[in-house]
Amino acid sequence: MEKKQNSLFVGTLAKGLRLLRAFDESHVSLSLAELVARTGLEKSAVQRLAYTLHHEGMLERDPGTRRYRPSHAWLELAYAYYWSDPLISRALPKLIEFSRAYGEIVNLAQISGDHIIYSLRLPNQRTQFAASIVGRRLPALGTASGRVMLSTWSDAEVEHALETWPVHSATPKTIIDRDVIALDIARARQEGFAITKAQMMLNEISLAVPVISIDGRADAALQVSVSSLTFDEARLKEEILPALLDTASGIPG
Amino acid sequence: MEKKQNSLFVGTLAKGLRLLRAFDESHVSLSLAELVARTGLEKSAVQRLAYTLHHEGMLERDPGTRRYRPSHAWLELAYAYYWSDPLISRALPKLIEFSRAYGEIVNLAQISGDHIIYSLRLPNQRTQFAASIVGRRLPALGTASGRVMLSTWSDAEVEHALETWPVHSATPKTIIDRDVIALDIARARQEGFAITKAQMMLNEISLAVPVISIDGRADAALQVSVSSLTFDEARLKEEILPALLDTASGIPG
DNA sequence: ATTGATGTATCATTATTTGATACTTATGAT
DNA sequence: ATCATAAGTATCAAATAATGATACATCAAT
Repeated sequence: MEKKQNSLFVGTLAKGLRLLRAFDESHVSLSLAELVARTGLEKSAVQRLAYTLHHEGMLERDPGTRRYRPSHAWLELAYAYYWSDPLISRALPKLIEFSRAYGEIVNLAQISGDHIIYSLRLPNQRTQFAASIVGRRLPALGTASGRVMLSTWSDAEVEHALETWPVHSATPKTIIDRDVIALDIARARQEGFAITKAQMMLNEISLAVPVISIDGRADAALQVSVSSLTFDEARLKEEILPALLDTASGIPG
Repeated sequence: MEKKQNSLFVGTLAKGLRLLRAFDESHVSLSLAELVARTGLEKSAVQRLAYTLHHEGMLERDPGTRRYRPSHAWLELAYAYYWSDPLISRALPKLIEFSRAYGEIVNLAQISGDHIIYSLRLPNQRTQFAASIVGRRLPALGTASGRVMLSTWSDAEVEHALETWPVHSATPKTIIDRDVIALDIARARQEGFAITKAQMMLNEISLAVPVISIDGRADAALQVSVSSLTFDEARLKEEILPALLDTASGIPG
């Protein structure tokens, strides 16, 4: 175990958090044994930590199968997050407005290390599940949002990102060539927006514009995703782009 | 400290969770001293636990003010929750459909102990912030959703709830008389829906219908909230109720 | 510049976590 | 049904890792 650190590090707490993090979209419930496997902790430790998390209301437990699941407390934490992030309350009304006017999926994405995370998502009827719920993380370089944000950063930062950030394959068409990504970021810097096609999903076109803060830098972006079956790039630029830029600049700095 | 329990209880982890829970809508960021005050833990303990939570990415920290804030990880947890709760994926498409058809706020509420928690919320333009974001908890007895759910439960359970569950005052008009609540639940049992006025907010009418599972019992409800300035009860029943019942029964059991 | 409050660092003490083991209960194959 | 194996539960001695007191540093306000 990587104990070390200075003496302020409380290993027991860190281990408990690993249990929470063991749950994701493909691990919606976990047995004790599975928790052991996924966390790499001792069986006894998992037993105690899971017991404690359950006792404290952080894990639900099926009495029949004895499997653990996330509890409602996980939503409460999200509630607290929303209040704590000032961008959320500034952006939400604008997103709602946009959503109702254009009927297309709009997201607020924020940079989170080398990933983006969707912190607000307004779906439409055709939206499938994964694109409807917040908290999803994607490699920043693979998304239009990540790229527009980068386009507002310094050359050094962009270079560093291009060299070190992950590029994950999700669809057959995913561009894994970092030179191509570099060009796309450069173009976004010129044009003020970024478009990706079928990067994370087939038949998907995503358009992103930066949410620029007072210092000219963007750590957030607005992204609209449409189906390539109903939209082509030209129509997207013509019909959606101006409104999206407008919405983004309407978010109080 | 309340050590208690058998030897499986890991106090350190429980203490760490108390730091997370210290954040809410009126405590969006906390200093070390405030964390000490809110958790009741020792300064040294808070120092170590906060350090660890920060180190593990569960708390953000402002380098200038040294205050702690919830991190993006809190949204990731919500993402995991959404996948883990089968009701969410079944209900979401129906809610989206309803929202776009009627343009009014729709919520999915679930029972969570003696509170309800909103697990899905589709806002409209006039929605204010608190009503737009998921994870909000309210005393079940004070809400239309809580009451319709109870109306599908056994007499014993309803009685127990009426005796022991909290009734919190939020607006001047809040009904704190448990007998009145009992009558409302009884009527909901007859009619299959519940309506509350200005229970949690002024000028608000809420209509809730149960989401009934195979065994006839509801642990969830759909709730529409409208402004009493634009809707009266009659119009709500006439225009919205049938569609809402339809939507609820359309959620796959 | 002084003061009080907040945050940081250190360390001896021991309470708490640890992890091995044994026991019990489920699961599934024959 | 029966047995075999895995999964979950319970217990406890050992010592690691959390504790909390204290001292130091830094900040904010007057």
